[in-house]
Amino acid sequence: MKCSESSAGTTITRGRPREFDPETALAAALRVFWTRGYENASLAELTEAMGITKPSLYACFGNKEALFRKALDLYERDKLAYIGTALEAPTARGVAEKLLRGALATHCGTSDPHGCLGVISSVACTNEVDSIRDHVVARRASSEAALIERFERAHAEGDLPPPVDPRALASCLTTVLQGLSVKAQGCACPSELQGTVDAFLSIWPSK
Amino acid sequence: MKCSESSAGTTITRGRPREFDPETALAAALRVFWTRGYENASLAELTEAMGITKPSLYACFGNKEALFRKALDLYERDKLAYIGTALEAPTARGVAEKLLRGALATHCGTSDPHGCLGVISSVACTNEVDSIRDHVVARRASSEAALIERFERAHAEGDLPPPVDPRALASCLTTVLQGLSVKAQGCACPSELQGTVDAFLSIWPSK
DNA sequence: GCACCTATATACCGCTCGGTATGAAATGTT
DNA sequence: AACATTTCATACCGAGCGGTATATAGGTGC
Repeated sequence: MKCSESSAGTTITRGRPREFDPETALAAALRVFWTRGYENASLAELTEAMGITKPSLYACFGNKEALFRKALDLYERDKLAYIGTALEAPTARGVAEKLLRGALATHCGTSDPHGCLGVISSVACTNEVDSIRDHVVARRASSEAALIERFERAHAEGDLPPPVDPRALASCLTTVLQGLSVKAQGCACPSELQGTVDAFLSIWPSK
Repeated sequence: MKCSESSAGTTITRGRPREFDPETALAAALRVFWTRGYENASLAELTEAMGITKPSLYACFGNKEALFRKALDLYERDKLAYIGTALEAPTARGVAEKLLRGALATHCGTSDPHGCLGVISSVACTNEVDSIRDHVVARRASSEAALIERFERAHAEGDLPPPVDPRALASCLTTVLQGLSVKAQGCACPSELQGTVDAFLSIWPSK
């Protein structure tokens, strides 16, 4: 019944038991969406990667869009956890540095696909009416809002030089983060992006 | 006769004359690719926007991929002309400013689609073997190489503070430019991006 | 007028897409 | 053993994709 439990307790099982683990299947689906984008990820690719058939996918996850949203949840929970901890850094500079280093590790690593799932999905989904795109853009906006709030606090605490608009500075940082995603997806050279991040941090306003 | 002449002289015409202007048709195709990306732009959309039929398209432009490459040529010639002039600015800061302002005008304007065609195409084309993606990424690399060269010259001229690596600084700038493309495509608020660009220029190293 | 050449319009091709109908297999319940 | 319930495997659906075959229309050269 709709993907059922992932939490501890074993649910009452009636009828033929499921032969796959929804969590690992979802993780496999995430990888496909991450490498191919929402629209380019076909059901054939997804089901093959997940090791299940189409009817199983639909019975467990609803449809392609619902599957994507669940994969996006998993992505934010597992892969973007560094954002939450970065925002807790004591200084604005520390926040920026943790965000940049975290993005580098997450989007340029060796084990996961390159680039940011959110950027890939929002840029690639260009349908006139596209709830996927709106969904992703909305999540990004709320994430940026948290960063703005953090920088406004830093501004109030005298942690940022007064002439700088904290809102614009936050936007500047997220712009770099999204640009890094584009670059990570294009060239597979993490060392170069390391230098890029270092350069950006070297011009970042301190105190 | 493969799209034939666009230059002045009227070519020798034998057989039924073409009923459309290849240049304006190509401009229409460019708009479609720009708003939808290469893969999402269907032949139905393209032919409707161009005002021609599929056989006419294939006779004049070859196929979808060839059409895209010609549209990309037109794009770089008409829409990215600001890059060439920006590189001629007397200072590194001037180069950066002209690139950022030019990108803002081009990718956030009211008359053209938002975002950068190159970014949209490279991010959205995720096929295992994708010559479109490689093509776009290669063009971007050559463009970035020119910027690096320009900044190395600026560095030699003492136009950049010595501790900064001109290569990394160039990469930093192009990262922001690509990030701006992502943002321009997502939110339709040029005023906010204006502030973003201002913020970036305010932290840009001077002398 | 006629042959020749090229662009047009229409209909079609094989293929893949997201999604589903159907029947068999595997469990718990009685 | 018989049934209810749920999952699995296969085959299938209509629609849209990029691309093309065919026949007709519209010109020039003779």
